[in-house]
Amino acid sequence: MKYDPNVKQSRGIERTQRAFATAMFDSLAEKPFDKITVNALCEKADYPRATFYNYFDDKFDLLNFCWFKLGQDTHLDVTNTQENKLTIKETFAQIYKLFEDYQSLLLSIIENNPLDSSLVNHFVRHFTDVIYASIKNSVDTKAIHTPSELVAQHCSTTIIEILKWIYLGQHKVTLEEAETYLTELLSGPIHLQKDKQ
Amino acid sequence: MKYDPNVKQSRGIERTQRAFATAMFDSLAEKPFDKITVNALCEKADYPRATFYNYFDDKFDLLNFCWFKLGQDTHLDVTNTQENKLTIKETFAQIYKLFEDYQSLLLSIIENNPLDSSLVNHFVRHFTDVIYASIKNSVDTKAIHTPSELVAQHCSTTIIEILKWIYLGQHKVTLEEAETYLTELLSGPIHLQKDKQ
DNA sequence: TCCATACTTGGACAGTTGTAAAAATACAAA
DNA sequence: TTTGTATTTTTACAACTGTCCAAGTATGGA
Repeated sequence: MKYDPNVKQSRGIERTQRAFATAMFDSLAEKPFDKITVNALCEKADYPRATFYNYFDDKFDLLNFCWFKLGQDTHLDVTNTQENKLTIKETFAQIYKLFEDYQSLLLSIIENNPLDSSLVNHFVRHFTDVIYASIKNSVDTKAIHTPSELVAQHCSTTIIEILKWIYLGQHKVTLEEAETYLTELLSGPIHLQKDKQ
Repeated sequence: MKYDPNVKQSRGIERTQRAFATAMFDSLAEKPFDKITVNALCEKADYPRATFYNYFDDKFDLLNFCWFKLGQDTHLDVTNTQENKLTIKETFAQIYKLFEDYQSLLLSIIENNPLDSSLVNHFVRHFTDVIYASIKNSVDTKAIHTPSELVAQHCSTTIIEILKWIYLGQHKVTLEEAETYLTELLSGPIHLQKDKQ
């Protein structure tokens, strides 16, 4: 990332970055990510190419910015400080809300970008990282052998997996039902042994 | 994919494809994936560019071929037919062996490609799909509400998550210990509620 | 051996990428 | 208003990408 999105930028810079982000979101609803060129983004945002490279390293860097803004706009607060700990369920609910808020955007993205595309992967990875940062100090591994980082990683990917299923796979369910999935997947019991037939 | 790797190719074609795969593996051990150009691969494999595009759509298509060959070479057999069902544990053991066999290759790849790079993601996605195909008919969801596809997806990502931790994150443990992780992560209990302090 | 067919190769092409260095512009302090 | 600084834009560049076509080369059957 060229510019840290956490530090407040001047109005002009903010506007320019927004213009590129909007161009990206619009483009994603129109065509697959790998058909989107930096040239086309500049065309749409009405800024010269050099300005694009002024703010972003490349298309992916702009994507990072886009996902970050998504979280910022929906007042996502998954920071995990000493004072402000979030449980896994609380984090889940927050991200659920984010996906809920942006479901039409997500839907239009999915139209042009298959679930196993590099774009969806990039998106998923971003929010997995966000969730990981949020819950990493909340996992309790006193009773088990698995390292806590691995458990935290597992919880993050599970949360994303469920939301991917619901919002990207288009199997809409209520938050309560989604929470049931989460409990079942994380607290078992899933049977590892299956009788051969 | 331009050529289906499942159907047996003529000797010459096989040799050419292998040459490109080898060039890719060698390059991955030398530099980050996004610094590897098709030109350089052709240089290394000593074939003209047109030949590359004869067999592969692009760099990523070659990667698919590489991962497939990895599975083929280690006699990975995770096909899941009616007659030949594999349990989750059996599948886990097979993929564990594959990672074990190629640990030096994986290590050299990790040197140049961070865990969150598009390369490692591509790799992970490939084997997640392989595992999913292997176990999708083995999951037992009679006692729970979560849809079986989601459970199967969850099991696949969990298996890969553990192997990623062990072989890409360099936390070497025995198969037995790895299986303990798998049981703990899939059959719980992971505590979702954590007392606030 | 010859021929037809399939595959491989070389060269050319338009479009894209990321970088660099000037030129133009905006901005803030004196 | 002027001046100095920072940012934005223009322009140019070398390299890469993916496609195309025509020429070359194998290969196997008759």
